[in-house]
Amino acid sequence: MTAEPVERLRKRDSAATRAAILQAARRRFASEPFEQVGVRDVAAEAGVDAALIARYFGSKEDLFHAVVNDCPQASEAWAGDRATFGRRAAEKVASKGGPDGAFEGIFIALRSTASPRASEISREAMKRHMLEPLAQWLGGDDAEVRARLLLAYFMGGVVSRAMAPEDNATNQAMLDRLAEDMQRVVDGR
Amino acid sequence: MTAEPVERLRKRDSAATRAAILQAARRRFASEPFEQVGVRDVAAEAGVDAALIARYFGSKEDLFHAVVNDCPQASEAWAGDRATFGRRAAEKVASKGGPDGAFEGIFIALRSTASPRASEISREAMKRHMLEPLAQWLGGDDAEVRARLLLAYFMGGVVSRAMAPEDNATNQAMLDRLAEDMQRVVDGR
DNA sequence: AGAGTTTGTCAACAGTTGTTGACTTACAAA
DNA sequence: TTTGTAAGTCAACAACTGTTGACAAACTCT
Repeated sequence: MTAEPVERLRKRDSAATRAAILQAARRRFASEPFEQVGVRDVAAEAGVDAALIARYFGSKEDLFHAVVNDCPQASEAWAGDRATFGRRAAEKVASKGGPDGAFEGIFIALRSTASPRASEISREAMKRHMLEPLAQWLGGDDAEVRARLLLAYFMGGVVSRAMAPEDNATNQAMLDRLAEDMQRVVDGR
Repeated sequence: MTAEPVERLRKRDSAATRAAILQAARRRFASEPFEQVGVRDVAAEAGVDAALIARYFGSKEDLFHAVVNDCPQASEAWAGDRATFGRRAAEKVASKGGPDGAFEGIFIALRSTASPRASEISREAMKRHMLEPLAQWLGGDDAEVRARLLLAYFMGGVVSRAMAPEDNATNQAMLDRLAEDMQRVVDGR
């Protein structure tokens, strides 16, 4: 058998490759800690050579920076009816934050807390793209405090979910109370 | 200078070295994800050769198992006045869970969520040594749900703290509300 | 068509990882 | 003192990490 030349999935397109890397990296960083994500894994998931990551983004740290600062519609995560925010957020927790993007930044921030370098980067992005818009959406005097609290409860729910993955009545009951408490924070009660 | 034979800190004492390894590993696993903790780091912190870890505990995974299942007084963490539980827990969150041991298990569970192998191990230990005793301490019908919720809020607070390490008024206000909500869960309101 | 630039490929680097096995030292029983 | 075993040391292993630079292929302009 002669070595047939590999037919490329994507035609030569730097923008598309860059985007593919970015998307794959986003998924990886959302499900594993920063240091645990290998550039080869990201490259494989993007269908791309590992060296291209260095070419397009510089270092792995720079890639992480690009990922957390590329959130097209992060502020749309909590958009919608104020009265149903608690329930909607709890459902996001229940679904373990599927592939739909806006809440993905929260998972990335959650995973990167252990790494000094990554948490420094994601902290600022989190502040700019999540906390501040959320606080503005909430409104009121202690909006900043309530935004922090909402995120804390959300992340706590996510971690608790990850630690008890079964779908039983206890889990559902906890999510209901979580929704209730988050709604109270939104309402400013 | 002649190479003076290294004078050992500890006399030959397998029990003591085992304990030293266990303690060092506990600290490491509480501050870094499972895969990120190196056996050489643990050994260095314990003042011990890395090969001894393999000898005494088998694999790194076995060491982790030994760590999370060796919690002498885990259930004393929430012992004390029921009426002040919320405030005491919030103070633990504020102090970023210092070296005092009982809450350390929570940090370990928090860090290990990303690793499939480690989270499986810590999940069961968490259940046996934290959730169930806490639920029993709480009492009442939905004790299990409230225990899960308390742990979720606690961990959420810890993560939120890690993401905004400054000690400012916003932080304190958030911890106050956290204490308030946790106390409500304890009181069963 | 030819030159020049962009895009992708490949192999190698130095460093780290968990784990193993052979080795020397220290201690206790005889 | 000799002997047997427990405790500790050391070097090496294969596999993996992020990053680099040389190279080949494909596209764009003249």
